[in-house]
Amino acid sequence: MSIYEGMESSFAIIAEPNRRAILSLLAASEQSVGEIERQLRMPQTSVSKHLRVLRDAGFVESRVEAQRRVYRIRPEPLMEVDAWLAPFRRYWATHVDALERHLDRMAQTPKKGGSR
Amino acid sequence: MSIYEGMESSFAIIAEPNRRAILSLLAASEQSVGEIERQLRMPQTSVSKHLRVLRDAGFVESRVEAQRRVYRIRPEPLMEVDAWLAPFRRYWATHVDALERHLDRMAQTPKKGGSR
DNA sequence: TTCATATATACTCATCGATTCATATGACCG
DNA sequence: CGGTCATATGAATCGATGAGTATATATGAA
Repeated sequence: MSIYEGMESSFAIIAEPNRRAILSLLAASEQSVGEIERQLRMPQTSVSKHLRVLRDAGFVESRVEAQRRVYRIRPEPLMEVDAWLAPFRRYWATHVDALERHLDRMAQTPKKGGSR
Repeated sequence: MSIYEGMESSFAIIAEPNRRAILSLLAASEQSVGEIERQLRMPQTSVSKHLRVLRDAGFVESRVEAQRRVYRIRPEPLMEVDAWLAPFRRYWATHVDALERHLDRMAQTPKKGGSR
């Protein structure tokens, strides 16, 4: 195990649903820990821990305001994800509405499918 | 424990580096299992299992060609990821070159950083 | 100073998923 | 048919991590 351990990829960070929820909240506007806690109905300790991960990975930064810490988005890691997607975009450049159909299907399909 | 368990999100699927590597390979052109195995220098059993996960999640589909199975990209799940990114794009619509600087820095930074 | 609020961290536990090893299936080839 | 190539699957292992509980730190208020 290298000393550089814990260098999580941006993809691993956003694999966690609660972290994506936090990021989506912050996408709208900056929020304090307590505000996130209430809006997502998530234990404070959990919010703090996820924010810590997000901060270490550069997804957010915080500002101290009295006892509150206000968190806001930092764009770079998500830009990295966006950049990774580039080579695949040609696949849906053509049929634009395939996503809607996909999301509808995903809404409730059991699992374990065959290839085709 | 819901019966629907194991329904991995697209984000969890691409959190795995080897799976991203496989997808990137397939983005260029369809490939057989053996071709992936050789190009990525990855054990066959590992390739097969990742492909299984990718297939179940709808990222790829396979075609049988004699003893080979040729895999190719299916775009829908990645479109979903792309769609999730939409609300964040306004953050980098402005400063376009921030990503390059970020990637350069990421190239070798230890870890555990403070907020700012 | 004492109390309340806001946030962070340490520790433990349980779960989950990637890898490895062994084996199974199926197609082609002599 | 027997053998070998290509791929898939099952079981055991092992490390990572998310959640919960308890507690620590810091700010503000009375």
